[in-house]
Amino acid sequence: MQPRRQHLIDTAYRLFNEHGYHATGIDWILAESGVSKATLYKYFRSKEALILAVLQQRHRQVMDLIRRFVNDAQDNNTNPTLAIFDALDTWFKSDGFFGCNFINASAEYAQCDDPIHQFAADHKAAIRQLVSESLITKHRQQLTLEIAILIDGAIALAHTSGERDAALIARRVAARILDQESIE
Amino acid sequence: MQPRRQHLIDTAYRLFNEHGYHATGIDWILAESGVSKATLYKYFRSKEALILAVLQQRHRQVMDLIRRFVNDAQDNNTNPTLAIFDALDTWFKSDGFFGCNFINASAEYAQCDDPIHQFAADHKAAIRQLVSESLITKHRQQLTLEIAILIDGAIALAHTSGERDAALIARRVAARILDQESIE
DNA sequence: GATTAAGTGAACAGATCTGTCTATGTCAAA
DNA sequence: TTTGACATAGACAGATCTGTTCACTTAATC
Repeated sequence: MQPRRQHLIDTAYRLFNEHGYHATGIDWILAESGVSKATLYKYFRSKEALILAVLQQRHRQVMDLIRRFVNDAQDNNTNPTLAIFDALDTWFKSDGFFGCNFINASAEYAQCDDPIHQFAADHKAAIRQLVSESLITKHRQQLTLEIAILIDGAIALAHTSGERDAALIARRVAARILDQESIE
Repeated sequence: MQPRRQHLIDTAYRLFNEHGYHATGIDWILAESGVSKATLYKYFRSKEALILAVLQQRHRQVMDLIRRFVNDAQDNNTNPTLAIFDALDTWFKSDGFFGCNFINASAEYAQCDDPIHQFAADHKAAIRQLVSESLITKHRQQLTLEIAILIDGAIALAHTSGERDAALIARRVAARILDQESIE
């Protein structure tokens, strides 16, 4: 539909991941994508708007991936909450893994009233909502936060220390606390 | 000894936390600290050198804080590994909490060969070493990674979502997995 | 063939960034 | 009082950044 707009988002996504948001200049994105500057500013009001578009696309991708794993687990009568960690495992072992875009964006745009920071916080809340819906137990509120900690911790360990099996390690912990919960 | 050098580090630390590393310009640090530009470049060869000095100071502070809690626990015959989460709790509830400086720095200086990224990775490895030493159980290697996930996850949840009790939530999970381990 | 929409390339403005340098001021010790 | 170390203010260079503008080209459609 808008091949250049999409191409800009994809190129920006890659460069933002590899070099950060501030360090990646507009001219760099243009050179890499082969699109002219006028075209970029036709589709995006500003660099911030481009960043938000990148994060929006990424948000949809992450939500779709997790939802797919959760739904498959529910169909197959396996634990849907643990399936979230299988989704993470798939993500960590894919080529384009550079940590969580939203945590990274929060770091660079640290002011809470910044639209980028706000969007990252909204994304994390949406993830927790998915976690909460996957839980088939009491103490949902408490368990949701515990699972959220395991998710973000696995991402951090995989990213900063290159521990590719971080999702499986976190999954094991999750399995234990879910087990304990169901016994009580 | 070098009050201006220290003042520069403290000012830069605060501004880097509040606005990120790229977004904080040298001139801003100078205006805020009241130090002249020539003095800054006398003590630090470049902005990168200033950033590394800030991270170095922060590394020492974090290590000292955790070590103090671990040692106190060992003296009082309480669990030293769980004491790490008490240290986190103190940190999260202090005024100057803006997430993990090292994770944030890794995000902005994403290239693995970047000295800043390297330093952040070394810091995380040192933390894991502290965790490993605190463990009084078998399966140390496996448990170390699980605890590391809980630590980084708690930091992320506290930072991005403002969940101030994140350390206590993570502590509860840690207590359960340590308990299970000692029973087996 | 003419019209229209979309894209290119390049110059440009204006701001900001890091880092250098000079001229000046201050203060303590010799 | 002189000297020297240390600090400041600020101009400056050179690069880079975002965003605007304009003349030209290409391609598809009527």
